[in-house]
Amino acid sequence: MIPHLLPRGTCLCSEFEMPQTPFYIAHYLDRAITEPASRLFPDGFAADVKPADPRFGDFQANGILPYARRHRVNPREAAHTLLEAADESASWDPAWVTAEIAGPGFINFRFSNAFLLAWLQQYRTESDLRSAAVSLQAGRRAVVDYSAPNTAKQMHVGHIRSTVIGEAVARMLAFSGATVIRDNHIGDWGTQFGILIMAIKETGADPANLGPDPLQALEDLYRKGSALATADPNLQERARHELVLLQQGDPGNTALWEQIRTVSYEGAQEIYDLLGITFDHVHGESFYRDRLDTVYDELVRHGIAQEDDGALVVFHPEHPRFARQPFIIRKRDGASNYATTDLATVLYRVEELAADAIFYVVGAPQSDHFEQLFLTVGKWFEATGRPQPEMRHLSFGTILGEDGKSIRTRSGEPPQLKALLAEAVDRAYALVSDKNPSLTEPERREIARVVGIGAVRYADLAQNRTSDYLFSWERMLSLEGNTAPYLLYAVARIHSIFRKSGIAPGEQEAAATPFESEGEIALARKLVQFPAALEQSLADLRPHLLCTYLFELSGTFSSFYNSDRVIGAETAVESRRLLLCARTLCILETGLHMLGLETLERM
RNA sequence: GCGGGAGUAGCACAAUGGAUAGUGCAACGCUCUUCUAAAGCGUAGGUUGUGGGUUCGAGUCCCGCCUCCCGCGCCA
Repeated sequence: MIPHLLPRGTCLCSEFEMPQTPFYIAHYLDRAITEPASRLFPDGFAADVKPADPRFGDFQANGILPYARRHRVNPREAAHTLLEAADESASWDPAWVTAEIAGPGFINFRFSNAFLLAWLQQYRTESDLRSAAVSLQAGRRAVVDYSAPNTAKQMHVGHIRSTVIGEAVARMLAFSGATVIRDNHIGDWGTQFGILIMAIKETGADPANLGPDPLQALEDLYRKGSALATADPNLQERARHELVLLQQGDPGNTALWEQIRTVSYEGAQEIYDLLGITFDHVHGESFYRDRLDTVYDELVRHGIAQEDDGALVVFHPEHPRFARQPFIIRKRDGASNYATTDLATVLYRVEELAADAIFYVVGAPQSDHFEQLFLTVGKWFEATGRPQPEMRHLSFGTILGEDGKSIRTRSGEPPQLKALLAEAVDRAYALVSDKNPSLTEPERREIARVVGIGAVRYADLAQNRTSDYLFSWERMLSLEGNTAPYLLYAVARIHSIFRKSGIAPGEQEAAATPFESEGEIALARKLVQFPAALEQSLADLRPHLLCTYLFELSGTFSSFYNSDRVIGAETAVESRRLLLCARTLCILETGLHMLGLETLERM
């Protein structure tokens, strides 16, 4: 339930009746004009309320224009009629929000300074925001499938996007009320094991004793195996056979596979510890192997899959491309592949986890695979009478190096994630030591960790996930522009104000009067846009919209900070400015935490 | 060849079919005896690849063309 604005005439200052302001204000305004509109315009009126350019108002409703066109009426007149009816039914208190018609027929809503203050007095803490936000996705049960490294390989820069975006998406969903199941779907059942097992047997390596960097050793072994297989068709065949043996439960290969898995998990865990990420499931593809026969049987029985050239494949005759481009679910040699395990995984998630939504945070090059997967699941579950989960591929672009090509080290390999994160922390350490040498060594280390890791994560999140992005140390660690250091600096400065004043955030706000200065008003208006930004970001699960909002909020705060002195102002003024600082701090920290960043008290 | 994505200021990027296309770097000015100047303020910078179309309104939707990236039978 969205709480309602006070009806007109209610006393705003009663101690017993705290004024209630809606959290999702756009929803409130939408309903407030949709209700009278449903009487005036019986057929299909959508209010279309969205954040407005601050010059025009706080929110605007654009729905009149398409309506007027459809019904050949004058849009401004229709808007006028609508506003009169809304006014009649006291949809909003004019002391809090005013509406006016502008341009060809926009309805602009503008909040009063009293409203801004009331809103900010109501949503005071991260937990206030959280409890108010949950109405958006309450009851939804969503699996977020992300990170998904392969066993026997170091995580490299290519995994950062899935890991970082997936974590942010999971947090955003959870914040807005969904039950989130974080699932790290590790690639531990594929072709690479055939090659690896073959290589182990050929070279006589001991997977239980791989030296100081066992994961690196495995990766080298894999590379060696690949080279062997490429050079010698017999070994290629041998590798395939080892995989088939493994998938058939051969005890020797299973033991090797267990050892490889253990080494790989431990390696990946280092990264997750560094990023503060915990999964609910780290099942891996292998976990689903006892469901693969169900997949084959049911898809064949319902005529969805067919034999083709020795393999079991699914075609989608209605689709322009997948009518001929197969979805291979069983290879000619009888081995499963990731199409098979992905199908089995959907089955598990729907039957055992009762998921009603599954989000795959995987790179754009795999979009064909997911499109085929979703089509196949649709037919399969339709035929078997299972509930259809919402499935979405949250695809993302490639990370490019400064040369505009897919990022590589000098040796031609993608940079390792561990090394990349370490370099970020080192660079941040150099920066903080330079900018703030008075801090103690341990303080600078801690700041470097938060800023360095945060910079890498934020650089990734701040950009539209669907496009490729250019990796640049200089840019991501800059204190200028839409970067983690800039946002963290804003947070640190607010903490500094409270530290200097000896006041805790949230204290000494009682004397606050409505905002007056340009800086105060701009900041307050920006703060109340937080729910709308969250909602927009959630609509297509695009974290960069939340980033943009937080960056703009930081900028608005910095302007305010430079123009309006907080400490030492006259009591009522100081009080309301402290309130603004406390709320800015709260929303910035809430937002940054939602993106997976830690925040600092000084830097 | 077929299919997908992309092309916005010198550079990196925003912009849910809406109002005068924004932000940050870089450039040029200005502002620290005052809460962190790691900041703020200002100036300049655009035929949104290109040609058509739909619309009251197009960077956004449709069609053609150009350029780049990616995918397309047993890898994940």
